[in-house]
Amino acid sequence: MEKQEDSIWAHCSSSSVRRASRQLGQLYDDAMGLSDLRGTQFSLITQIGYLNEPTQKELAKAMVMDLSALGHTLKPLIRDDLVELVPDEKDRRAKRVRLTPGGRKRQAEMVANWQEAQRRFDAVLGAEKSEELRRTLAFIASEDFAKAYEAAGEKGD
Amino acid sequence: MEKQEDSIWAHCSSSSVRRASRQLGQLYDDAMGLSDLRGTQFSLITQIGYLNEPTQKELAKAMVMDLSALGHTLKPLIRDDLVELVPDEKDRRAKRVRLTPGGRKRQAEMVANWQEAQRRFDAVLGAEKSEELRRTLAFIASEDFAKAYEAAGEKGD
DNA sequence: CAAATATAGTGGCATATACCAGTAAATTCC
DNA sequence: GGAATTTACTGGTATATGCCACTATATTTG
Repeated sequence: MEKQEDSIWAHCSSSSVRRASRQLGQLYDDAMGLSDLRGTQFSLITQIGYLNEPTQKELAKAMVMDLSALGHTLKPLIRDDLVELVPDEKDRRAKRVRLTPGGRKRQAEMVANWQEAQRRFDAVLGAEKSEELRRTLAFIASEDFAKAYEAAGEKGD
Repeated sequence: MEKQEDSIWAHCSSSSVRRASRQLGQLYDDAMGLSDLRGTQFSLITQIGYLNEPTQKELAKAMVMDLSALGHTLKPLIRDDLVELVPDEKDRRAKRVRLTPGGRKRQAEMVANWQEAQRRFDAVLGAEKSEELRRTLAFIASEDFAKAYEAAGEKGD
């Protein structure tokens, strides 16, 4: 038993992803420089800018994030006037997430910082491996993966 | 510019890792079953069991985690009597982290749950790719990676 | 040895993220 | 069309995680 559990920590994919996530969180946050914008926040407003005024639901899905978690994460951005919520015209339950002019500006300003961080990352890991890693991670984050994972449990479990 | 930022979200390694991390967090947490132990907590107590009564500092390093973050993360586990802190004999600043008998028991009980989650993960991604992914992520989480990343900025930045 | 510095933790504060229990609005089903 | 159900979001609570300031202890230096 001692022998067996001996390497769980190294064989756990979830753990591995989390460790890497913490490391990269540090590195990319640092790259954001003096700006008080965190890496996650840059990522979020970039996604908001990419989707066209998504509802919170749509944005949460794109971010592979829980809806309520997204709501909480948006709060500081709304408070700092980078993002605003506008009620949807047709569905009065839904609220669309939109960048304010200030938010758009901030996002644009930080692109260079992100690029530098990403450049370094690619330099260290190699462009090929970097690209492949992103592909693999995107698959893991996909609904297809979640479905297949569930299906893999249909039998024994 | 619209064209350029168009795919930042997909080309950001940090973002990719985070999305995958959220997805796996969900999946592995579910696997923990009715137990109120989260995936991260299982991961943590497993690491504690693997290292021999590490100091918080040592444990934080192994987990690629901030020392104070670790301290906070340990609190619920201490409260629930799965873990205890014992002052180091020689260095009175240091506190060693130790599993309680109950903690050891809980960890052992959850190994099967973890294995099932990991089995499914490997089944979906393929054992090869799974193994390679963990290797890559372990590298990213390593100090060598952080050093190389810093070094990659020595020039232009 | 005493002063300066470095190290290990603690506590406070802020963001990140999830679950659950509402609430309100839309959709489905007699 | 009105009741039952589903959907989109909000707010509360809890863990996850980081930074900073501070305390206590160790180590280094003059």
